[in-house]
Amino acid sequence: MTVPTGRRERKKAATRQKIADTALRLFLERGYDAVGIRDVAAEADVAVTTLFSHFASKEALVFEQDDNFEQRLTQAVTNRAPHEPLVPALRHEIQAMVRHCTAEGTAPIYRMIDESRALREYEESMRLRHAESLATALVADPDLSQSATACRTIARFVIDAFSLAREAADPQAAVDEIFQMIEAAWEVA
Amino acid sequence: MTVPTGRRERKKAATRQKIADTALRLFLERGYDAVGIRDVAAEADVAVTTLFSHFASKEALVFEQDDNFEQRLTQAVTNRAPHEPLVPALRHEIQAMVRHCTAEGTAPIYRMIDESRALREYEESMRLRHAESLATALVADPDLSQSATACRTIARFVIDAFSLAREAADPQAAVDEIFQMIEAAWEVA
DNA sequence: CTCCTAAACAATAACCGTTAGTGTTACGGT
DNA sequence: ACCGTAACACTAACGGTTATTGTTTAGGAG
Repeated sequence: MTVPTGRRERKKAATRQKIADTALRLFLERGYDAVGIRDVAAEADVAVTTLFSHFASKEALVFEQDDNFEQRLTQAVTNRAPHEPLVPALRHEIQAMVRHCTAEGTAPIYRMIDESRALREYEESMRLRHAESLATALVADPDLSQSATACRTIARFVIDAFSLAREAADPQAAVDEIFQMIEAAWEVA
Repeated sequence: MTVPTGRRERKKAATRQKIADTALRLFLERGYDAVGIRDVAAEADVAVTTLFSHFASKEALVFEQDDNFEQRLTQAVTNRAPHEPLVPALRHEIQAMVRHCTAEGTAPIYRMIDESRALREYEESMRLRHAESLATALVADPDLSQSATACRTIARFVIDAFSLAREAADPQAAVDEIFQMIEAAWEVA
């Protein structure tokens, strides 16, 4: 039975990409709230229903690739060398993610996110999902002997670190400061 | 200039209360997502626009009184006796809040919240606001000599404690466990 | 090569939360 | 008794999202 490989997939991916590119362009040009779904669909030359078959919501158009943030965090846990301490590994990954958000090309996108209430809220509920999957990875790690509650707590704290650092004047320094606190919390758990 | 006191205010409060009561009743009867704003307005015998002049959104109908959660947290900071340690005071307040959510009368409401995605997200963004105002209170406290980043971080952690404890099997025990971690984090800051 | 299935896409219309625009009522201060 | 205004109503719309009902087209089977 049919593992579809070939032109079909390419066309689908192309349509998806065209929608995402068009949306991001319009959003940056005119502002997120000033652009309607019908505008995006028209400009990308697809039907509104097609757009929603590729993206679950208007906000999802903006966070197209950020799904791998989730993978990167869990991989920072699972791909860690034996006996490599957990918290520094997570700190390193969060540092990289913060750097990415403030980098040249990505900065305008995150400025736009900060300006729209809907996008800020969507991002925050994304982070909650990330925290949950990170918590799952922590609970599953045999090297760690902490309680499930402690694992979930640390996962939240790590996500908080990202969120708070992004708002701070000096994001890199904020990550270091917050992770000192996380380290202490982890050790008593 | 008019400090309006009297029948006008009473009527307004009555209308507001009637809307809130009707909404909560319908939500619990038929489920939050199955009840439309137009249903609530019709049943409460008010116009849709009137409903929205009392409540900012459909979700706000459910969290009618939870605004005082915000005050209770900041007051736990500001009304604390001189030299009374911060973290235990916050722990005590969070314990009380968790107990309230799992109490007899309130439990069905929180079950409903957990079942609706829209309500969960709304609650979480409420918590974010609470965290911010708690952070402001911490920064303003002259007894505390921590950095602004540390204050904001602890505020988030405290809100996380509430959120995580509510999901835990034994909420009271979870609060205690998480606050041990918060205590450690606070001390290194 | 042809035919069939299923996936991708389209067009229309609707649903639902929310808001703007435009009155109407009735309370409260003068 | 009168006026300003706060509370409320009604209609209609807007914008995100979904259901419905096709239509096209790629890819595998014969």
